[in-house]
Amino acid sequence: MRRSGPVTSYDVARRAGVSQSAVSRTFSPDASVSKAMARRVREAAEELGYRPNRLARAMITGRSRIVALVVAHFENPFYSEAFELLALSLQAEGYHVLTFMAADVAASTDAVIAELLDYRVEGLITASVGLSNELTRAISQAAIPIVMFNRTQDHHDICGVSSDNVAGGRMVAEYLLRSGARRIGYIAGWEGASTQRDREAGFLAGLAQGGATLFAREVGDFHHDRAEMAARRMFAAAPHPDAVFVANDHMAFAVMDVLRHELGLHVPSDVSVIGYDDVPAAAWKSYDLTTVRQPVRQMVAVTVELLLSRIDEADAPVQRRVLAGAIVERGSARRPA
Amino acid sequence: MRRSGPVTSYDVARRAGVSQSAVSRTFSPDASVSKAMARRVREAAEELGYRPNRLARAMITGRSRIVALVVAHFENPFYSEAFELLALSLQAEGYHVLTFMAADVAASTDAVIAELLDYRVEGLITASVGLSNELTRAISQAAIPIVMFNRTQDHHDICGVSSDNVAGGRMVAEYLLRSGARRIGYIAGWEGASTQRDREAGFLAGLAQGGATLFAREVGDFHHDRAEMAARRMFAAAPHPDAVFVANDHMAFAVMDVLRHELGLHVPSDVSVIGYDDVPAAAWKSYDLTTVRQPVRQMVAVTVELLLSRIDEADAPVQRRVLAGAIVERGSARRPA
DNA sequence: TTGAAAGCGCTAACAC
DNA sequence: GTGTTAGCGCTTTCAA
Repeated sequence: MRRSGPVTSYDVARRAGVSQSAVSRTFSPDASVSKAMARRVREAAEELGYRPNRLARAMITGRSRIVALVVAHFENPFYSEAFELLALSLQAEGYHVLTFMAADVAASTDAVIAELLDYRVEGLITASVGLSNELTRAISQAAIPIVMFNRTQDHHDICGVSSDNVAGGRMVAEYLLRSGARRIGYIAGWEGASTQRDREAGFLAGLAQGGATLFAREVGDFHHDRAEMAARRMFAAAPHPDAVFVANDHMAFAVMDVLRHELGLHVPSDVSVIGYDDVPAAAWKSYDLTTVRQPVRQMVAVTVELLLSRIDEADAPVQRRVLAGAIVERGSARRPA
Repeated sequence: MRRSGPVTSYDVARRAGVSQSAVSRTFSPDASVSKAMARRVREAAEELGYRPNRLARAMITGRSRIVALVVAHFENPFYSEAFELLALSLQAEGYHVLTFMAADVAASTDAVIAELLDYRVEGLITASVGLSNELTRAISQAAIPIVMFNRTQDHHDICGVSSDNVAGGRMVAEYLLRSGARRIGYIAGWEGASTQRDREAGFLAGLAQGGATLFAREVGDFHHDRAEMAARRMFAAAPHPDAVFVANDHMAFAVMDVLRHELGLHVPSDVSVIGYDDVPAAAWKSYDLTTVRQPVRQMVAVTVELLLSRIDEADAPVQRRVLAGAIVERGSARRPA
């Protein structure tokens, strides 16, 4: 029905009997065209089914309206929710998300970032992955705005948004102590992650401050199956812990299942369990998990705000924003008197 | 440390003392350059930190190496897993995924698709959204390859990949009947979805074939909270169903929680529950959900295969591939003798 | 306000 | 095998 090949601004121009630049102006947000001209052009465009080519536009303006998102995986629903929210807000601002999956290892992240620069993305968000130092340099040299979501890095020239994991860990320690826990265990996430380190550091500090020490520790790598194994190891010997802080909700579910369904223990009467994130499933009655809420929506909003401000003006200040979290009391942990 | 602005092939050419086209050839997979030339160019490129601009390349070749993915949301982990797998396999093939979030309503999908065409994506995958007829036309007119993931459409000129939802529904009916269920309920998903319609159709056919009829039906819209409400309504009056087929796992969890924790019923002794999808959480001991497995990995593989084949040759056949699912027997439903 | 002309960074003929 | 040239579809001076 239509000649083959995409419709160009020239086709529209010819049909409308105007110059090609008139067409361009009509579709450029802030260019001046008379009302009459705009109408003629839009009509012709409509008839031909014309839409401006964003790639061509990007070549001129240097603005691709593409933001890259590097993420390791969606096993943890905290990240799939964040992703959805991120994509949605960016879309509302006229950007779109180009996704790059990276394994946990820094090497693969490096390769992925190199690729992503080829697309001339305007900004970069990383979630659940760390950046090598080399990469950090490469990126800041490429002068592409970047913000790390839910991670922090020693490099102070990179924006980051997270919740206060140290404070969160400390709150859990205090909560557990006040509830009368005596033998307290910790199931760690992947030790390369700043979230893991911060949560543990805060937790240990909180215990110390309360005059307590850690009774047991295992590593679950933020992974369901490994968390199960960690729980089995931790509860193999008697006496077992009477409370466990698990570095995120996703692992906490695995731990609870082991305690209840393999070991026949009761939560929270035998063992208190506290998680981190407050993913939707934490509120489900089967788990009813006491946890530390990360303010995802806020974190996403700040991430987008930071990224866009740095895209708009290259010398916008590098910020690391740390938002407050809070304990959500539910039924998986004994409550303080 | 470097002059501002991105490094172009001209910069590399100048530094290497060769022509710009030599640079282009060096970075084009199947172009002929002497070994010596390639080395010189690569060295210069390395020193300058040059990488070819994919946008510029796309303008010439018409190949952006971008595939658009339209998705409504990730509430259901089946989709976040599929997304991850899709992004991963596409990435392995040299493509990347540009994400477009669409609400369930067709109108918003339409707007989103218009936008996505502007990026000159090479292909389009839709997941968990339906397409209006207008849109379907617009897309096939734009001649952009599209495949619908986990959805089917009446239009026979669009590729689709799904599992056999009709057969799946039928299997559940037979399973329940053989297990001795007498009062069988169904909690439906969003009624605009082909998955919902097919599962229900198969289920009803299976019941009919076994000489049974539906005892109760409610709608949960594939949504956690609405599934809870559906379950409450369904079990408000006595006698209540002794078995429920829930249109997907995500809702089945909500239903089980209501049955056990609000109504004090036992699963499966009081009520058998069967879901659909076999998401990872279905295997968790708290739910231990009997369900119909959708072969996600296979579905993804076929989706990518279909899409790429249509990208490579415009007249590759339009296919609708329906993969087999299978019941995964776990503990949430009474087992047939 | 409008049109003509010059590129954005690259690939793809085309000569050499 | 290598360099030269002409665009890809658009935005953006620059004149008119």
